[in-house]
Amino acid sequence: MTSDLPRLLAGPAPDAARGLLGTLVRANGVTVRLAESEAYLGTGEDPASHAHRGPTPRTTVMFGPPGGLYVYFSYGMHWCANVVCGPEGMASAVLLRAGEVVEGIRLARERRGAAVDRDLARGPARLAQALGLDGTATGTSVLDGQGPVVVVPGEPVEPGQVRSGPRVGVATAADLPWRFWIAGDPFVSAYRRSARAVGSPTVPR
DNA sequence: AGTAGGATAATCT
DNA sequence: GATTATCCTACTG
Repeated sequence: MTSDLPRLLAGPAPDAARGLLGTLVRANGVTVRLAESEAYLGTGEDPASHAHRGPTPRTTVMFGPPGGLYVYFSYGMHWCANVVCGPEGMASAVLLRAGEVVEGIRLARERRGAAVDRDLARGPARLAQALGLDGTATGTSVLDGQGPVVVVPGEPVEPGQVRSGPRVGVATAADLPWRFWIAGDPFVSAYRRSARAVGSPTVPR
């Protein structure tokens, strides 16, 4: 169950991604109930993973112990937050994609500027911004209570309510069903697949 | 409601 | 020099 977070994060990324749904991610005065996540595996296992070609200065944290934060800068203006999982030495992580702000909503509104509440953390860069996260959080742990981010169990999600499918926006390995979300949850993001997705028909199905 | 294009910089080839 | 795990705005119907 989600009550044993260290054990969950030490396991395979897809399991961790699913298990993190419904948990509460608290950082810098804002708490988000996670509604959507994606799993990224390691070297040689997942072409869409930053760690696919082995460790680099940016991705060394992905090879570290589970529970570590990997926050990367993307598209020249956005930060996206991942929680490292799997055994130390193997790279894998869970991208925190979307959720509902359940605490500190005023602070989240200030950080996000003009946006309806539904969109405060609906998308990975929005979520990171709502939580006030940037690269300085990289390398801290969500398990030891020392870093800016703490993950605590929330109301459990019915296993039957969890859906999975292709990850959003990835340019390769667009068919692997490593995106997880809570069925019917309005705080799940609704973005399209990468325009550059290869190896798949342009229209799924 | 849905689509399209631009902004903008670290990282890797 | 190409690419990118995105978001926002503006446009069309």
